Formats: sequence, structure tokens, C-alpha cells
Amino acid sequence: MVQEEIRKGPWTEQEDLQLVFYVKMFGDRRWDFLAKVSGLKRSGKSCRLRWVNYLNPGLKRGRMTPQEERLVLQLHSKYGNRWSKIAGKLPGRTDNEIKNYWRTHMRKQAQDQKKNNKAFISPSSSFSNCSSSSANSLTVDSMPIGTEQNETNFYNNDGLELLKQVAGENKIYEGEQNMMIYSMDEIWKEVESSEEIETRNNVPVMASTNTWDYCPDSLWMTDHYYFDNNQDFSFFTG
DNA sequence: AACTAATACAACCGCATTCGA
DNA sequence: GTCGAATGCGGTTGTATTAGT
Repeated sequence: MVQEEIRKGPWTEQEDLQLVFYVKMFGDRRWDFLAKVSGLKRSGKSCRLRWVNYLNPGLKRGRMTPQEERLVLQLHSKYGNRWSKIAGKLPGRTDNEIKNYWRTHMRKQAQDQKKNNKAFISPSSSFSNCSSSSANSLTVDSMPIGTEQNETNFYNNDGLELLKQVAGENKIYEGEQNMMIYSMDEIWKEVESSEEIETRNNVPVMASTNTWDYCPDSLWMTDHYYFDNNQDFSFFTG
């Protein structure tokens, strides 16, 4: 049996467009199926990763804000390397992004400590210790996230205008704007309250990881509703 | 201007867990 | 209850970009 060649490496714009189109058509589930019907020579796993970490319209782009950095420090000291859990508390950020951020800064931290000829205790403890001092210097807790000055724009390529059209981008932007009013205070509140519930019930609380939670009007949510409630697409899956 | 180091980001891999037949 | 497929997660690696010399 001849195995169809699976593409690896960086995604092209064309592949992105295709994936977005098919995710919009069929929802962000059944990745193997999506990979097949889309004609992409990618594994379902690869498609999912690309969507989750890059194409998902609810993602925030650009550098972490100081508030987010502080929250990551705090959450890491609590949860350790459970990146998806931490990401669940940071709307628009992915576990991959946070993981990368942490890794980079841990390395820097280790190097600094080496330089200062200090004993290296442990990643989480050393980092969380430093977090308190840096956190104290911050005074803009109530600044809404997503309002960072970084001008990095996900859709800054000409070709992606098409993507906008295909994916109904206007709606998505509305969603992003809604997301922006989710202030750090609110996030902190959520962290605290979910932990309370966790402690009380001794049951893990699923954070609202889905970006749609903050984008009630987004087209994507509409699509999900549509697919989930109005249509039976099982015939597609054979 | 050229080179190097540091940083940020994207992607892959392997394993664990969940789901459905 | 079992098993295979799908999905999710964390670790790791590769590459592009930026900053420093």
C-alpha cells in the first residue's frame, strides 16, 4: 500500500487558507477528517496544532504584557509545568506560547544567576521568588489585556485579505474587541474563584480555554452552534 | 557592514487520555 | 469491558528575527 506523502515544516499561506476554510466548514474537531477533505498533505495532528497555535482567530499576537507575565509567574508557581492549565487562565494565549515564554525566561534567569554566582535552587521556586519583586513594581493591574502597544498584527499580509473574506473576518474582529474588555482584575478574580471551587469540591475546574467564551458574537461560535444543533454532518464522515 | 548571541516563535514527536464502536 | 482512533499535552528542536559587538 502506498502511503501518501505527509508534508512537514512551515505552513504556506495557501495551506493556512485551506485549513481556515475547512475548519469554518466543519468545525475544529475531527482533524484527521479535516486533513483529508481539505486536500492538505498534512497530518490531522499538524492541522490541529496549526489551528490551535496560530490560525485560531481568538489568539492574541505579540509579546506578553507585564500583567500576563506576572500572571504566568504566579500560575506557574501554583501549577508547575501544566501549560494548558495556565493557558486556560490567559485568554488568547496558547500553552505553546506560554511554554516558550517560560523556557526563554528560565534560561535567562539561569544565566543571570550563574553570572551572579548564586546557587540555583529550582526553576519554579527561583522564578516565583523573583516574581513577587517584579510584580510589586507594576501598577497597571486594571489595564485590559490585548491593549498592548505592540503593533504586530496577525493579518498583516496582503494575501490574507482573502483569508479574512473566507473566514468572515469582520465578525472575528468584533469578538476580539469583546475579549479586550476582559481585564486583568477579572482574570485574577477568576483564578481565585476557580481555585476556591477546586479546593472546596476537590474537583479540577476546567478553565474556559475556548476563546469563543470571550467572543459571544463571533462567527466561529455561530458556526459551532450551527453545526452542533442544526445539521447532521455525519454523512461526511462516512 | 559583518558576525555572533540572544530571543521569539513555529512545529514536531512521543506519550497519555478520552471517546466511540 | 476492550480496543483502536482521535485528541490533548508537555518536552524538545529548528528557524527567523533582533540586538549587541
